[in-house]
Amino acid sequence: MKRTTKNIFYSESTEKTARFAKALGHPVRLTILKHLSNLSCCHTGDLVDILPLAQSTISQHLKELKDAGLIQGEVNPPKVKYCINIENWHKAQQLFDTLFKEDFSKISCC
Amino acid sequence: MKRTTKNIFYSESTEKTARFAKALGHPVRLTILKHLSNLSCCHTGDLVDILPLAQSTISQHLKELKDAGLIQGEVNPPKVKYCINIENWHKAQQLFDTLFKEDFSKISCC
DNA sequence: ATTTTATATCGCAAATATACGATGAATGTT
DNA sequence: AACATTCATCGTATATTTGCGATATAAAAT
Repeated sequence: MKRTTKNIFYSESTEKTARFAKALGHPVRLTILKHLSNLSCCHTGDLVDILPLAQSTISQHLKELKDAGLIQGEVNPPKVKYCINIENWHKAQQLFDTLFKEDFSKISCC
Repeated sequence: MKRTTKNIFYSESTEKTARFAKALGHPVRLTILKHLSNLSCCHTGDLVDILPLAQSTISQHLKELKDAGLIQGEVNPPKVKYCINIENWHKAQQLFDTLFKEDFSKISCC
């Protein structure tokens, strides 16, 4: 990325929606979230058993989900229990809801 | 990316959701979609006027939205009129709906 | 005190994404 | 025919993402 010419500013909701969408934009991370929904919670190790990826890779995906605010981890060394961050999950849900509620019914030109 | 060890396969819905989410995961593309929702349709030039980005950059973002299936373009040289691809838009809406409908109410561990 | 367990982080390589200017293509205008 | 308009695509530079193995960390088990 360059963005040398100008810094673009977007609305708060646009920024947030993009942030969430980006985090959701990888099948591994969706699989992790789906797994979390089945088990309520899980440890990194559970995911390592399921996904054919290195532990470090999965840890990285978890970090991204965490940074995006979609999950949270309860450290309990040497284990970490992950689960959905409900508050932000609902926020994301709401943002996508709004996005998809755009009224495209009037379109007839294409 | 390498993925040399194994090729991972995900469910159809996971793949599709990730595809849509990825396309939505950039503020410029969300802005384009928002603009399309306001005007029903628009030309590349309209977006160039609004966004402080080079025409080629915007064209590239439009291509990604088109490749993801979220928009469609009606070529009418030298102009191209873009609008939402309603069918896929609804499909995306449904996929995100399903994703966010995951029941996390039972969570109490974190 | 050493080893084991579970996880995060670092450093690297390859792939992909983002952005730009230049150029090409298609049509309309002069 | 030459030019203008509108847009896509190419080539390139840089940034970010994805993935891995190796290593670090922190507590429990031996």
